[in-house]
Amino acid sequence: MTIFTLNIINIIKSIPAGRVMTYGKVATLAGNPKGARQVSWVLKTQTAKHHLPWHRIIGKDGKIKIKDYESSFIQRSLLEAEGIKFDLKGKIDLNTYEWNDSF
DNA sequence: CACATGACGAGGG
DNA sequence: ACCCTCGCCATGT
Repeated sequence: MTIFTLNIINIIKSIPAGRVMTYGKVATLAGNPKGARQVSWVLKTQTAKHHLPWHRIIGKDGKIKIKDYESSFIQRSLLEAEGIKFDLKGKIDLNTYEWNDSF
């Protein structure tokens, strides 16, 4: 576990309900603007152990990035349950929901 | 050390 | 807006 990875975990934990953050944003705040892929790795392998709000991480384009149909459906459901709206393209407005006030 | 993995992202056609 | 290529990073084998 590197400091970078630990930062990613803590940042994800800091995102409040009803707000989201992109992979790249998390990576940047964690110390490496180019480490977006590591964020996806953390979500995939560390969620269970650290109780991470995994559903609050989305792509830079405002869309859900999970390939697995079931999982992506669950993510959308969880976000909608927190009050987030999706447009007909399955995209959400980052200017409205992205969390920036941390760190 | 070489190679594969993953829920990325920017750039170009 | 969609598709493909390439660069990037920590891990696992």
